[in-house]
Parts: sequence; C-alpha cells; structure tokens
Amino acid sequence: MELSKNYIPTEVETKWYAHWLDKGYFSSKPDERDPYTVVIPPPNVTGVLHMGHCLNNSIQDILVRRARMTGKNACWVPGTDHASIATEAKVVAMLRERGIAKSSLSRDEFLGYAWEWKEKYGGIILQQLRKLGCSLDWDRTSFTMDQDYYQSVIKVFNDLYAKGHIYRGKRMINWDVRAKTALSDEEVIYKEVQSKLYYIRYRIDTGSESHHEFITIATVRPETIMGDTAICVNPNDERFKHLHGKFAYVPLINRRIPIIPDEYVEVDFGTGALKVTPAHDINDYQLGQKYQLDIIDTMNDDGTMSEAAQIFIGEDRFEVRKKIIPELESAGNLVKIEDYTNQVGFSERTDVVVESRLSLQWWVSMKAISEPALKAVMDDEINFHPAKFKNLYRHWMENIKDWCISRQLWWGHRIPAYYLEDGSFVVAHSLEEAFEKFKSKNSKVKIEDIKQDEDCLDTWFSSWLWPFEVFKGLSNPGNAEVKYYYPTNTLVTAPEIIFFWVARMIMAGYEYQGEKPFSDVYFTGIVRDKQGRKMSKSLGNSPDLLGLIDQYGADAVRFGIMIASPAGNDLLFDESSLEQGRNFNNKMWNALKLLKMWEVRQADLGADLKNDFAINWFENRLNTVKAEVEILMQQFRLSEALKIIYSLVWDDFCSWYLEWIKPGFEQPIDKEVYQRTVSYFEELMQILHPFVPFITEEIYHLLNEQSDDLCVKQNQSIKAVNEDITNAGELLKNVISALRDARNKNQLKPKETIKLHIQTENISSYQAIEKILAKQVNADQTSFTAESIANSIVVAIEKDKFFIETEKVLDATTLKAELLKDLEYQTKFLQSVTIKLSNERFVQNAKPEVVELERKKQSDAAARIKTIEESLANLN
RNA sequence: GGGAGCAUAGCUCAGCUGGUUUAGAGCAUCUGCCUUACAAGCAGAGGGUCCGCGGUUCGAACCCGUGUGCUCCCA
Repeated sequence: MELSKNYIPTEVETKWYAHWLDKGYFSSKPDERDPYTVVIPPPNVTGVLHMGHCLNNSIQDILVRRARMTGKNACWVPGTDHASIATEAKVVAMLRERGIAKSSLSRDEFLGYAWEWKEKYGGIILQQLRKLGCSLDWDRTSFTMDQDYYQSVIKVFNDLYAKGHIYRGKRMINWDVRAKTALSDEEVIYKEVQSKLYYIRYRIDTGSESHHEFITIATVRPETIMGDTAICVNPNDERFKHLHGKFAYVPLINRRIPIIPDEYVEVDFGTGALKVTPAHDINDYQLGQKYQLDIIDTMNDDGTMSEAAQIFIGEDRFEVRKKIIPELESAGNLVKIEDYTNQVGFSERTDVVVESRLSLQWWVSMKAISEPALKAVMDDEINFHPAKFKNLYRHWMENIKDWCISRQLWWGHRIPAYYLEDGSFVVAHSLEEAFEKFKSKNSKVKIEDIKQDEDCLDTWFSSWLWPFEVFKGLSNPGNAEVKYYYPTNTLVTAPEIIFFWVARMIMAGYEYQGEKPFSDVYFTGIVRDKQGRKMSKSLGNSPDLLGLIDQYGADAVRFGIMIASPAGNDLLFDESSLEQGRNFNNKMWNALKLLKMWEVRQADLGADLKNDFAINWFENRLNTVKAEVEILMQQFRLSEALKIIYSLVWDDFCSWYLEWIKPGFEQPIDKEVYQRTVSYFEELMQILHPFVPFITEEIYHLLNEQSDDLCVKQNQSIKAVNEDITNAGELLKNVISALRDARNKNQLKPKETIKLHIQTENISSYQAIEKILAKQVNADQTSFTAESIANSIVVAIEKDKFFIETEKVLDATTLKAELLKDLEYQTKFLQSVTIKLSNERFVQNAKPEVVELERKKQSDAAARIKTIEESLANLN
C-alpha cells in the first residue's frame, strides 16, 4: 500500500467517525461496569460551533474517551438548550424578514413559527460536534423543552411554590426596553460611557413668595426628575444643615418633595445633594424604602414617558433627555453641564441601556436551597478544578440574592400561574388543576375565566435540572437509568457561568435527587484572541471553526486548543498551535511510513531483546510516561498530559528510539525488534487516542491487521519502571548531544566520520550503549582509553572524558573558550555550595538529606572542575 | 464601590510540601544541514532583575506585608 507523503485528515476523519457510530461505541446502556457520566453543557439551540465550544467539548471528549478505554461504561449525553431570549430574538428576526410582526401574532401562532424554526435550524451545533470527533451518545440527545422535560420544569415550579421558596413580588429589576423583558443582573453588561452631568437647581419652599432659595443637584438623567420624590444630602455636610426637614419643588412639574439627610450621599460628589427617584434607580429605591417615599413610575415598558411623568408623555427617554434641557434652562433651573464618564448597564441581548424598573415578577428565594450547595463544595464533596474557584463560589453563595425567574417572552416554559380577572391566582400543573383549585374556593368560577401567566421562565430555571432530567430523574423518579448514571462524574464548563448554572445545578441536585449532580467540575478558560480580547461575534475575532477543521483536521484543532490550556486559565488562541498539531500528526504519519518500509525488510537476525538497550529503554520510557499521564489525568491536568505524550512520541520515540534501532541503508531489520516496535507504536496511539482520536485510530489499523478498534481498546496495567535503564538512557542522550555539539562547533560536517575514545572509570556503563553512541555521532570506531588523546576534541561529561579524533585540522580556540566558560560556571557554583556548607546554621538546621545533597553537589563540582582542567591542559 | 485572581525567557505556561533551582518546557529566534520516514523535517545553540520594595527563615520564584500593573466576577 502506498502511503501519501503527508497526512491527509479529511477522509480519514469522516471514515472513522462513521465506523465508530456504526459499531455503536458511543451508545451506553447500564451494565455491571462503573459508569462514567458526563452531561454536555447544552449549547443554545441557535448556536454554531465556536472556539469556546471547541475547547469545552474537546476536554469532555478526552475525559470520556479515556474513561471508555479504562473499563468504564462511558456515557456522554448531548443536547441543546431552548435559550429563550436568543431563540426568540432569532425567530422575531426571521418573521421580520418575512414581513410579519410578532405583535400581529397570537401566542400559539408565534410558537408555531418558533418550533418550525427550531426544527429547521436548531441543533446545527450537534452536527458540528461530530466533525470534532465528540463521542456523544446521540440516542440520548435531549432538549430542555422536550415534553417530559417541560413537565419537570413545571413540576419544580409548583413544588418550590408549595414549599414557599417561590414568591411573587414587586421589585426593582433590570428592564430591557427593546425586548420588553426583565433581565437578571447577570444579563446586564456595564460599560463605560461618555455622559453629561447636568446641574439643576430646585427651588426651596421658604414659605415666602419673595424670598427665593435653591438647592442644586447633579444628575446624568435629567429625564427622570419627574419621578423625584426627595432630595438627599449628607447629614454632616455643613452646607445643607439648615435645609434638613425642609421641602423643595421639582422643576417643571412643581411637586413638593422633602429634603432628607442620609449618610448614603457622598459629600464630595457633584454638589453633595442627590435627587431621589425611587422608581428608576436601585439605590434611590432603597433610600425610598428607608424613608417611605412615594414611588412614581414615570416610564412605560418601552422606555417612553408615562402619564405619571405629567410632561413629555409617550416620548422616548433619550429624546426627553435632549428636550428637557432647554425647558429647564428657560425655567431658570439649569445651572451648568459638565462632561462625565460613568458606568452604564446595557442589555446583553439587545445592547440597549437597561432601565431599573419596578415590576411584578416571580422570584426564588435562594437562602434555604443554597445551603447544602455551599456545603458540598466547601467540604469537597464536589471538587473544583482549579480549586481557586472555591473562594469565588463561597463568596457568592454566602451573599446570594433572590433569583428573578420570570421573563417576558413566549418561547420557553410558560409560568404555571393562573389568574382570575380580580387578580387572585393559583399555581398549578395545568389549567384543569388550576380550575379545581379555584373551584374549591369559589364554586362559581368558570374555566374560561382563568388566564395563565403570559411570561416564561428564565432559561436557567430549566437548565439547572439538566444532570438528572436528561435521565428523566424527575419525570420518572428513581428509574433505572438515573439510578445508574446519577450523580454524574465530571462537568466541564466555563467559569463565567459558575453562578448562573453550576451553583444552581448543585442546588437542584440536592433538592430533587438528594445527591450532588457531579463529583468534579473542570473550569475551562475563556478563549481569547492573540491580543487577549475575548472572542465575540461583535468583534468578529472568532475564527471559522469548520474552516479550520477543513484546513488542519479535527485532530490538529483539538491538539492546538489543548496544548496550551490548563484548567481555569484563559486560552490565547493562535493558529500556530494548530500548525503544531498538524505537524505532529504528520510526524506520526512519517514514522508510520518508516515502519512500513521496514515491514517488508524483516529478517531473523537473532536479536537478543533482553540485552537490546534501545528496546528496553523505550519500554521503560513508555511505562514512565503512562504512569505520569495517569496521575496528571486524575488531577485534570490535561494540557500537561498531552505535552508529555507529545514529547514521548516526538523526542523519545521518533528522534531517539527509531534512530537507535534504524538499520543501515537498505539493510534488513530484525523481526523481533520490528514486532516490538510496532507494538510500542500501537501503545503510543492508545495513550494518545483520547486527545487525537482520528489519526491514532488510522495509524493503529495501518500498523497491523487489527481485530478491534482503538476507540474501545482497554488500557493494560502499567509495568514497573527500571530507574537504572532510565538513567543509562539519559546519560546516552547527554553524551550524544554533547558530542554532536562539539562536532558542530568544530565544523565537522555530518558526513565526516570520527574516532571516539572514552576515558571513564565505568567502562561497563558504556558497553551496552557503545554501538548506539557510535552510530549517533557518526564514529566509525570507538575505544576505551586510560590516557588523554593528543590533538583531539575533548568533551567532558560528569567525570568522564570523550576524545574526538578526526583527520580535520582543528582550531582549538572555540573549544578552549567553551571549556573556560564552563570552568567559570563550575567554580562559582562550587563557591556558592561551599559557602552554604560552611554556614554552621545551615548544617545544623537543614534536613540531613539536604545537607547530604549539598555535599554531593560540592564533590561533583570539584570533580568536574578537575576534568575540565585536565582537558584544558590537554589542549595546550 | 465590594470581591476574587494573576504577574516567571520574545509568546504561552510548568515549577505541587520553602532545600537536586545559579529556574524548566513548548512555540518563536539564531547557526549548520535538501543525511533515503518526515524541510510540516534533522542536529545544535542562545535567551531570565522569577513585577518593585520591605519582612520571616540557616535558606524564598514559593510564606507574610506593601506598592504597581493586568484580568475576571458582582454592584
């Protein structure tokens, strides 16, 4: 079979993914094995694969594939989130394109379009995850608005309401005037903006028509003055002490409002006097509560002025801000205008300025249900990786605020609250149940009179059930699947949603399954571009992932994204790391080609594998790395695990081992050595498989006729490592590198052969590696010597000396300079060690091993200096 | 305004319990090689005020304090 010059991923990837699916490797059924369960953080049903998903899902796939290869029943559940706000926005946009206004549709008509949209475009991302190689159990694909799931959400609402954890209350909320919906605090993005600070004076009620006195306030929002119900000053501010308890008039509308003293006001800011608008500012609202001020809501839900504003009724808030200034000026109330930079909240979804607004909303009171969730993380029932997120979590949980769960949207789980005309309401699972509930209070109620709440629940109010409801843990409590798969093992997610989602899943897990939802949480970093900017649609700095997969292959993309992304650290995405991945794949491909060349040249050379240094050394390395990988994977240090495997493959296997066993040009290779090498290569593919599944499967099958697939091949136990062989290998590598360096520095061309003489007290340690050494430094002759060799290049390694004899005329200058440099370094080092050892307090206080170690360093350095001095003497 | 975290080579990061650290890796850079698996490669090399200052200690990249800069979360 002819293998291509370079590795070409496209066909290989398609072929193997289809094969794995065909074999049903990703589908999981409960059995006698231990489960390893991961639920995907459900991407928005509107989503398309971006870098964040790619990182997140690569990590999950690595964990899941590795579990599958280590005797676990691996189950990775896919699915999507209905994403109320995002999806509704998409559907509205689609309707607009077709010339249909949402307002012209009934709720049911709108939902009809929404489902149509979902069926047609939703879940593209799940197809894209297949391209990435994700080993998801597709038969389990879930959606947060599946019939059962929907019912479970309603059930939870009813249950929490019955337990008194859900209440309805008028509260200050963030209001999106474009989407006409309440936003959670988390959906508000604060941005720095250039504003104006308007200084406006309010006439004080002096009791006299002729005596005019004013108090000046500063505000960035002059359009809200019609909602003012007080002026507040700091009680310690001497300038205003005489005004405490007096009244002032709101300009233009002449409302009489009190002047109240409160510490809240900063003396230094603005004029030191603050207008208080309880209906439109959270801090003012709190002040209003404290002093029982009137609350006058001057704004409609679309951001226009309401009747209560008295003036500018029906005009937009920003228009009013412009128009009110000349009016204030002509009324004599405007003092001055200054430039001002402040933080303003914007809606995450529509990017319009968020209004603080009083509204009747549904709330979950969090304190009670959050306690077990806090404890679980603090007691390491649930482990965070990296652990630094524990602090953050604790701080948030200890200061947890109630959760506003209603959203003024149609797409989502409709709030199961039912109202009568008179405003009385019940919470029920269905209209029929609501009817029963109403009837028990009032037998005259007719079912047609009952109206269900128009609003939907916050998307997170459904996703917090995800880890158990994907197994129908609530819709079919205690079923065999949820018993087997729950609690899940690992959750992989972004730290940004630790509160939105992770914390709430933990709460729901304890509340509804009596158990944690997962044991470990791996927090990925945020993917940023080369300049460190967060990747976002608006910046347009998100690369086209499918394009990258086409260009480099899914394996290379996975490699590139994993190689430099330790848990919890941001990932600065740079295409060059994908190149590194592609090059790595190509390297392996070429190693395969080399073996294929040897395959046809096998001969029984009677090699003694027990004494074959290269074979034993590599086996040793392989087992060392396997053991290290095992530990790193347990610690979720995926990036480091990949790094050491990369180095094992490239450096140890390709650069050292294959060169050591490589037969001469067109010479045969020993059959046993070849077979052993093939099996090493297979093992390398096996360790690497979870990271780069496609190429490893391909190479595994090209190396040999296989009866199984790597995807489900079980890892064998790791063999013990022989330290002596490891050390001998290190020595060999050091000697080879040093001798090559010496060759380089003396301008010996690679093809020029040398004669190598070794001066050592440990001849036996070199005998096993002598042949390899000779080949690797292109020596046609090696010997052991007791004496220095004249006119040769001297290389000193530890206590041993190597003499390179060559026919070329040597220039000793560089060599001498090198040796002198080394001598200087060693002398200084010896000095520092000697000082340390002559410090009595060190010798007394330090641990004996440490002192012993320093003594060894001292004697080694001294010996080394002696060697260098001898070499120098030899040069002269 | 409140909180959390980070600062080590040009870049991205290791460095876990203070002592094999006169600090490692990958990438990038430089030098030499088109050597029959691989130039998407091979062989080698150079590169550091461990952010500044102070302290604890026989000993600090690591612990404590402080300053500076950056990032994130919350208001």
